[in-house]
Amino acid sequence: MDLPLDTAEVSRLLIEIGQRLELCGEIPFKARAYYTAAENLLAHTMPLADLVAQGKLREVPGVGESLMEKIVRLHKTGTHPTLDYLREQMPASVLDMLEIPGLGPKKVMLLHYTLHISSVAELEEACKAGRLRDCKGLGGTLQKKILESIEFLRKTKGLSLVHVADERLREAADRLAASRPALRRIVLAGALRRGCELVDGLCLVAEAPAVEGHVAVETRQDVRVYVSDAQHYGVALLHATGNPAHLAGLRARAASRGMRLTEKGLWRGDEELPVADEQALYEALRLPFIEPELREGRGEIELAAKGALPALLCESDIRGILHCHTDFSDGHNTLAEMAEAVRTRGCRYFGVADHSQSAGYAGGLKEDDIREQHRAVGRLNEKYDAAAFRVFKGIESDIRDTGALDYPDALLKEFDFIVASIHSRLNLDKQAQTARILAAVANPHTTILGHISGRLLLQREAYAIDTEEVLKACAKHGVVVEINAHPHRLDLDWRWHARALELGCMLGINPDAHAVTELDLMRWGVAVARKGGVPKERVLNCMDLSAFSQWLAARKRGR
DNA sequence: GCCGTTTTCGGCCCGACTGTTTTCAGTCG
Repeated sequence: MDLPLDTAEVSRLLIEIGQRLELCGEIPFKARAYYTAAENLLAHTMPLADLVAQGKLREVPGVGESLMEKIVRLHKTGTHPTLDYLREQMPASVLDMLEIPGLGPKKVMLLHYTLHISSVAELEEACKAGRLRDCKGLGGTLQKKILESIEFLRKTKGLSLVHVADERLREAADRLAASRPALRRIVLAGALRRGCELVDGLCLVAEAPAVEGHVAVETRQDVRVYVSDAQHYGVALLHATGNPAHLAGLRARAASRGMRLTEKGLWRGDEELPVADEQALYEALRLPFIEPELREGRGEIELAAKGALPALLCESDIRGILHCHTDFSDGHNTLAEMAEAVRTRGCRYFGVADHSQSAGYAGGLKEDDIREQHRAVGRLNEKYDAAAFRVFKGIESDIRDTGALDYPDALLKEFDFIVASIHSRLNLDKQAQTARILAAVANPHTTILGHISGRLLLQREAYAIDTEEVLKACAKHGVVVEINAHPHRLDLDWRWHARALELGCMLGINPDAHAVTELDLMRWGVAVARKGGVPKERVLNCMDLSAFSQWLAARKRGR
């Protein structure tokens, strides 16, 4: 670990201290102070190094004298006596058990101190042997649930969320560039380049002046690095990007045209064809360039051969950002800060959508809060040139288990748009959950259906719904289907995008940002939308300001 | 451990669900 530690690294250590405190029986509030500080550091726009250098740490909410001292020491030295002491109390493998849903600090303590279980592997063994029932407070149902969760963890082992993979690969690319100045064209490849929602292998490609055997594969820590000479760069990048099914399709196409494609190059008989980049390679196969996001072996080669590849949107097509939270509910920044940050990112409109009243845990807005926020939006809009930038009044309204939105109609009318989302009762059966969402979609006040499946990548499976029926209903009622861009969600899943388009749905890419820094998560939503073959014409927030205003107005008239 | 005072202590997001209880603690969103 390189010193000094950055914001993300120190935040991780603060969370570790918090978890260890809880597992040592400390009061939960003390642990929460560490979690809050970690969260606020991450949400802060200023990097930790600057906060420390300028003595501004105390200005971060939740950082007092004691935490300031710990953060500075962690930043500078990579550890702290408190952390060292806590680490002596129990092995890190005990903390892994906290990852299992249903296991909090209290139950993990019980498992560790009473049943002497110190790791997920030991826990699995104990569950299979039925040993949890020996312990008062634990039972057979929990045992079954734990085994299911361990299976889920096993299935997702080795996968990373995109923003995590991106950060690690960028750091690896920087280290590579610094250690070998002769390298050129260093590119992040693999599943990350394909815009996948989860990344399996970390992979880089680079060009070197000369490489023995033309392409060499090196492994540096957990990153595979393909190094090729200039003549083989296209083939190296293609193979490092994948996926295997796409590559198999290309090899078959090469074979059908009297060529041979391998990891080492492209041949016609004994003659090797130069492929300095991917463009040249696809050209040699008489194909238009296939964007990396489409390379999944799902018929893209056939589409390319027919000249029927979809025109993909790109980040610069985004004109506005909707579904963001502010400090009116559980966001970290003010309405004005969020709006201004959206504007400085080149967008023309911002739609606030804080949590609604039934999301008490997230500080959901009561009627008075809504009135206050609407006045604030009004004042803000007076400040901006109406033709250049506008703030729209939205809300992320919880869908109750009845399918109703959680404000009366008279109040719902006051909003410019409404994102309807499920945050509770995730375990209804498929029929009931589908009926619940269908009711919300049929509600004339609903503008956008938020994170349709409720999945949390690497954490929680989607709830049971009939996606086809829900998409049909969205198309019928003109409800926009959200592509939630947050790396934990990326929901609607890209595998459904083509079907949603086919059914006539409009899509919307929303960051679900809880801080200014999270506005940049939009890129991951764009990546999966590209992967799903979504054109900009079908994305709500690719509309320019006037078209969007008119669309909202028409939608409101239709209520 | 932080924070805001009813300002140096006392409260800290809070309601619902779940499982293991037999009236509630732990966990989650």
